Amino acid sequence: MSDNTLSKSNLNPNVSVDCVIFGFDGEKLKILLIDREQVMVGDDGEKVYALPGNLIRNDENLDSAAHRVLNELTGLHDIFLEQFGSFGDPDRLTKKTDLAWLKSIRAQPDARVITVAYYSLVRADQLELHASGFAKDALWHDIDKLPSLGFDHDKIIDSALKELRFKSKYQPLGFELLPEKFTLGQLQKLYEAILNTELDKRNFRRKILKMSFLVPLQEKQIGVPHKPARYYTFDKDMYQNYKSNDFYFTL
Amino acid sequence: MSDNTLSKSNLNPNVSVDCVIFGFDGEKLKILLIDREQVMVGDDGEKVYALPGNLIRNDENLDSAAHRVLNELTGLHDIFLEQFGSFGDPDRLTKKTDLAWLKSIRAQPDARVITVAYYSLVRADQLELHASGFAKDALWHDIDKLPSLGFDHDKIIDSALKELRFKSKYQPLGFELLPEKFTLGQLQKLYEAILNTELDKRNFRRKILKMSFLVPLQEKQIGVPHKPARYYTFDKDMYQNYKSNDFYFTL
DNA sequence: ACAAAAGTGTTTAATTTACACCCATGT
DNA sequence: ACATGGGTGTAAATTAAACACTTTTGT
Repeated sequence: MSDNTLSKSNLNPNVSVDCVIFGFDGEKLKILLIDREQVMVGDDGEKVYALPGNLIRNDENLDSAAHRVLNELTGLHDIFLEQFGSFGDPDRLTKKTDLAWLKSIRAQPDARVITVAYYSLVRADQLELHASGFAKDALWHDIDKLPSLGFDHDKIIDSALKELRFKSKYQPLGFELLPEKFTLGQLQKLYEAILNTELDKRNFRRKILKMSFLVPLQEKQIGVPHKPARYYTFDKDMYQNYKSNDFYFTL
Repeated sequence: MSDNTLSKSNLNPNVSVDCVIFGFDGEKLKILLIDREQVMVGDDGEKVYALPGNLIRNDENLDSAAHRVLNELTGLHDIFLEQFGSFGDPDRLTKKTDLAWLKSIRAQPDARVITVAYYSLVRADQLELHASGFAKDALWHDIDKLPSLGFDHDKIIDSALKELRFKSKYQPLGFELLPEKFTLGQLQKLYEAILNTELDKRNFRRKILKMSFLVPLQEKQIGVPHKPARYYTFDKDMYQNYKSNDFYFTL
């Protein structure tokens, strides 16, 4: 904060991070995109959005850079971020509109930049977003109707989605990412949104509850116009244990 | 080749690639390491090895860089390489012996370098190695008795090994990587070496043969002092098909 | 009373596991 | 003849899949 101007010179011109933040609102899977400072309009006149991302600093590691950049652009903090790939085609920053924008914000707008990509999954409806930096706005977009995207961000999102689907089938993903307490119905909806399929309620419950890190709470939903569901939470220690062992599961 | 001197100036000072080449000799899992030009000796007097890796060029993408660098240092070519992670701690190049070595080969030895890591799995006993560039030698090392390593290469190898084990359980990995024809016994030994376990022969065969991309050849082993095994090959098209569908398998 | 999601078991099919002997070849 | 790894089947246990009704609450 205090060395904000100083830090500018400390940016590495060749390495950036980009964050694919998946959001779940209880129903659908979304992605967090930023709207950049100047009006970015593509060849076809459409607005062009981007993933939150920026150059790394020379004195921070990649994970820290991802957290910092995400926070600077969207206000999100303290979320789980996982690196899933790096993208470095020499021409990934060469779209006309992207170049024009880079000229307005970067010391070396023509530099070759490779980007290290991270993803996360959060509650889209419970986190406050505060766009700042060069982000004019930070908004959730439906995953099945994404707008035009700058750079190679469509490719990065494709890749993140593949990773999310793959991991969610073979690891109990989505637990670092859930609110502290949740119902099994919410959990099932989450998996259905990720995998884009419907799951059998009874089979889902049986399988998911076999994982010993899911612990039932006494607390139940209140004020819902149907039988109130029990809340669950998950035991981080048990979960770590589970993760370190080999296992897979099928939903 | 012809623009070798010219290309030097074209190197990006901040981004490198490193290759973790797993080798299988029919028995054990190995890793390919290079021995660098000057004698590299750690604090304890031990020789210090490194993964084949170097800076990328500004005009090539990351995959090409990995193939090029691997070829320049070890002579390997036309192998399957998969990106599995990027490593970028600010202090990853700050060991004394590493710094000394970097000063002898790099224009900007103190530059922050993040590295994009790739892995592969090849036949350790059938490929010719030709060390060149700053590699004095390129040698296979047993995976369970690795020597001292420069930089953060021990961390990179750990990570690669985890990835290899994970992927090999959930995807039919190790097929791009095998010789054109192989016996099921060899395939089983490969999986046993990767997973570091013993597998039941009959169960292994049943499961692996259910994968339609494994095709039996008429050809059999000759000159072996036991019943000659049938050779198999794998159908790349079927395999792609298989990979694009969701699936997992347990050995 | 009704709408809406929670919660709960059983049967059948498919998959996984454990396990032992004969075969073809070179020496 | 013997040593070596190749090749094969089956029974029992486990896991996955399909499927429908009762419960609790708010309106």
